[in-house]
Amino acid sequence: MEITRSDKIYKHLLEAIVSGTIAPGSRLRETDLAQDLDCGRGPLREALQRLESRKLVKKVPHVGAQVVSFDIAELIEIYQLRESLEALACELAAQHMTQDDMEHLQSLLQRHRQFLTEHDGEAYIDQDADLDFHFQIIQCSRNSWLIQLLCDELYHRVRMYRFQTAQYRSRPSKALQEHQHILDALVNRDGELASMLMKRHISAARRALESRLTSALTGEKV
Amino acid sequence: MEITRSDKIYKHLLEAIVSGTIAPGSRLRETDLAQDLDCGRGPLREALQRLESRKLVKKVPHVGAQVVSFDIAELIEIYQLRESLEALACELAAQHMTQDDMEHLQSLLQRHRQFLTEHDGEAYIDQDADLDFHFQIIQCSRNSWLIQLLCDELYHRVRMYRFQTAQYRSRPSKALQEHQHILDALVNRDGELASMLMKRHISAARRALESRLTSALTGEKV
DNA sequence: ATGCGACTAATTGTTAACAATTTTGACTTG
DNA sequence: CAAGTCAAAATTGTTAACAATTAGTCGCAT
Repeated sequence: MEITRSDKIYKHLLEAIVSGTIAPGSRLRETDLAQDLDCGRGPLREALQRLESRKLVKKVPHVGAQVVSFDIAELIEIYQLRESLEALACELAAQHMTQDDMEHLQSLLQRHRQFLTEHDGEAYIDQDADLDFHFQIIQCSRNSWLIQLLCDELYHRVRMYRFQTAQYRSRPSKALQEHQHILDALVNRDGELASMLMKRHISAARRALESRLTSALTGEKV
Repeated sequence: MEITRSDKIYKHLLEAIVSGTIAPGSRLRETDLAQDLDCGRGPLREALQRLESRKLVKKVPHVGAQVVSFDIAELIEIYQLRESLEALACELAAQHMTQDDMEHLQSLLQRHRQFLTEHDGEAYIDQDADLDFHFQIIQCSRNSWLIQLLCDELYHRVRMYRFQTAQYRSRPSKALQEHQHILDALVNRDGELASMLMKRHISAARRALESRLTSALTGEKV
């Protein structure tokens, strides 16, 4: 249960924006929204400000707020950050991980493996699974700033992109393999290796985005 | 000139908190503060929320807001992030830097060098100089998320720490040397080297903090 | 004396009215 | 007919009153 009205509205709008229920580029008029959500403009403004700090909404003083429109170039910037930060997360996780953490991650991958063999080809769920795995490792870093940054500020933006482009990884089994290798390294407390593998794992996704960007620029059909 | 009242208050409180004019741990009562700053509680609450998102203020629903109190363990977390992120900034800067950027940085270091020979020992200004250098390189990365993260979210927290501990680097000439080496690598567009040097540069500061933390834990006099 | 509970005061959360600013559109003018 | 200007409408920024929640205090029973 949510404590404040502002909190409730924030979560509602967050989901609506990330999932695309509210289209990118939409203008958000305070009066209208407040009526729809059945609240005053005060809590709504606070929610909008929080969304702005997550870069899901852009506000211009005296003009208004609108949902950000999507931009692959910016997503590449985010992936550059993820490369560095999740590599760091791996190094720290290798140091701080408990036995419980390891077992939890192992069973997570086991479930993913099972799902893949049962529903061969259905990649949709796999995207959430992918994020779950990254999420858990980040938690193991025990660095609260790192955790907040990746899981709270960058995360939603990545999810938004996935909803909008419906761009799901072509070969989920490949990703699962890479995840398993990363976890193996972590279990051996080999932070250096885990970090390198994670960097490559994300780097591959980033390069895929970059090729999409250049082919878009040359007008080629994706 | 500021556009909105909320903006003005935010900047005012930001400086007051970072500089220590408002002591760490202080409770921030909305009614009192609003009267002092001659404004209503609405804009004040928006300013407090922005400060909270920068982790300079902690809010608890229905209880209130207070200035964060300082914690070396958390600062070490921030330095871990800086190590990764500023290394990344160097790699990107090596790619995107213009001739103008290089000249600007060279003249910046030239001024620092001159200041050091003229005011041998005065380390105070050098701290700002240090941050200036890092700041400029980050700008050259051309990654807007990276820039905002380092220059807007982490930066103030680092400044706050410096004000509060009055902990200035023992040998500014050493730092200047390291800065020059980083810049040399960047001028040669050797991103790998620049990145490594930057990582070491920050890592040294982080380790100094860590030894301070352990000696504090063992009750040793610093 | 101490622990529990209701009551009061203080403080934050919320709303609705008011002020300031921007945008829109009609009207004028070259 | 196009461009510029001014007024009105729409929208955001701000304030002040009201509601809800929490913290502190006093009294009471054990």
